[in-house]
Amino acid sequence: MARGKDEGVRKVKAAQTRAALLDAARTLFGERGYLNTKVTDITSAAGRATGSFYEHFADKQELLQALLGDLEDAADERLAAVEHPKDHDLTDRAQLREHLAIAWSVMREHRAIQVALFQSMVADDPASGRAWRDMTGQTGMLREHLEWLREQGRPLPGEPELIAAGMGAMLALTSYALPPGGPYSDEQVVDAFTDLLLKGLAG
Amino acid sequence: MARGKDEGVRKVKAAQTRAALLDAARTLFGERGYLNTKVTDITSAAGRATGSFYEHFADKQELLQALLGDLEDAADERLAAVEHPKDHDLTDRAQLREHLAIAWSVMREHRAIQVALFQSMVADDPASGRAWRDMTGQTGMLREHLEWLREQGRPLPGEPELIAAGMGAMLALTSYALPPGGPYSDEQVVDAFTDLLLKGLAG
DNA sequence: GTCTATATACCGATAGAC
DNA sequence: GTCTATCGGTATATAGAC
Repeated sequence: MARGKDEGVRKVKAAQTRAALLDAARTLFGERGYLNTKVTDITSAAGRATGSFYEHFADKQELLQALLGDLEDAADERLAAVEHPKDHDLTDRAQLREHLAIAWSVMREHRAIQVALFQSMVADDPASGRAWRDMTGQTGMLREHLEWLREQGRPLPGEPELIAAGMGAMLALTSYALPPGGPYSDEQVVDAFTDLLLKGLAG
Repeated sequence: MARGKDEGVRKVKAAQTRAALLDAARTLFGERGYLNTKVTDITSAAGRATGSFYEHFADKQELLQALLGDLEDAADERLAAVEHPKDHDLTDRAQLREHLAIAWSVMREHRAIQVALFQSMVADDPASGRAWRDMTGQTGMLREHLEWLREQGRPLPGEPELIAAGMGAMLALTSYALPPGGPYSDEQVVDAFTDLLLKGLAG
């Protein structure tokens, strides 16, 4: 069955190329960002030819979608490792801190992807509404927890969707802007935002 | 003095062209964003030739700097209209709300410029550190108020610079993402963020 | 599937006439 | 100062050989 074997070999090689492209893209996105990374940068870093890229991805955006899958998998894995019922009480310091810590560490450990997604989102036509859609989508779980709190009769500062988006904005933009190895440790950031969001400035 | 008169006329025409370019750019930045607006888009919208652009600005970035001046003037004007000593007490609801309301309304009234600045910041090389520099710079006043609070022995959630940047991130990214005429009114946003930042989720 | 080579398109920026 | 015309550089995507 030489034919079957050849097909298998070809498949493996293709998978290797695809993986090499994803890996190179991830490194470059982290170094110079998504917008400043050209398709030819990715292929040459991966040791492949330009034309090969389009055998695996329609364009740079589609490659980013594949990387996004990795990010979501990582987040799901982290969330699965802890209890996360809908009735999490975000007014409990430990529970709020855990949420923020998970979100923050996922963003930091996959900073290249987060940077790329952020740049891709902001580069889009602002009138398209994509930014708001992305933000509310990514903070959906937070919103559910807040809605649960509201159903318990607890007073909230505002609409759950808006509060969740605001919290997400704080984390995401701070993570984007704060240089790795910068002046603040991960613990400092998570603790500061936990206390700010838990009790506010007057707490 | 025909010569002097000619020079005066030329000066006026030049100022008109410059103003037309700035005006067209502002409109286009609001409609399709900074990154998707080309220099030729600006000149044709202003009814001028491509070459004229470079008589007034070295490039698109320099034009944006000129627009930034307008934004800062607007912010200074708004701040001058109210009392704003360094010892503002941000743990007082009315004072915190006023700060947030001014920041929010300036961003919304000059949304085109804010969008452009945001896109310009995010499009830069993430490793350049510009994003963090911009954010700490734009929240410098907030940081000073927080430092004053700390000197009074009031407990803060974390380092003033970090807290100020986090608050600024929440406002800036929410303003960027939230579509004009969207689901939330300006009052709703300001009230929600005021209460969230003042007393937090547990307040 | 991967490669080399290239078509295509676009944009920033400038030269030179008026 | 403003215009028309254009050069030069660059990025995307494809064609065709292997």
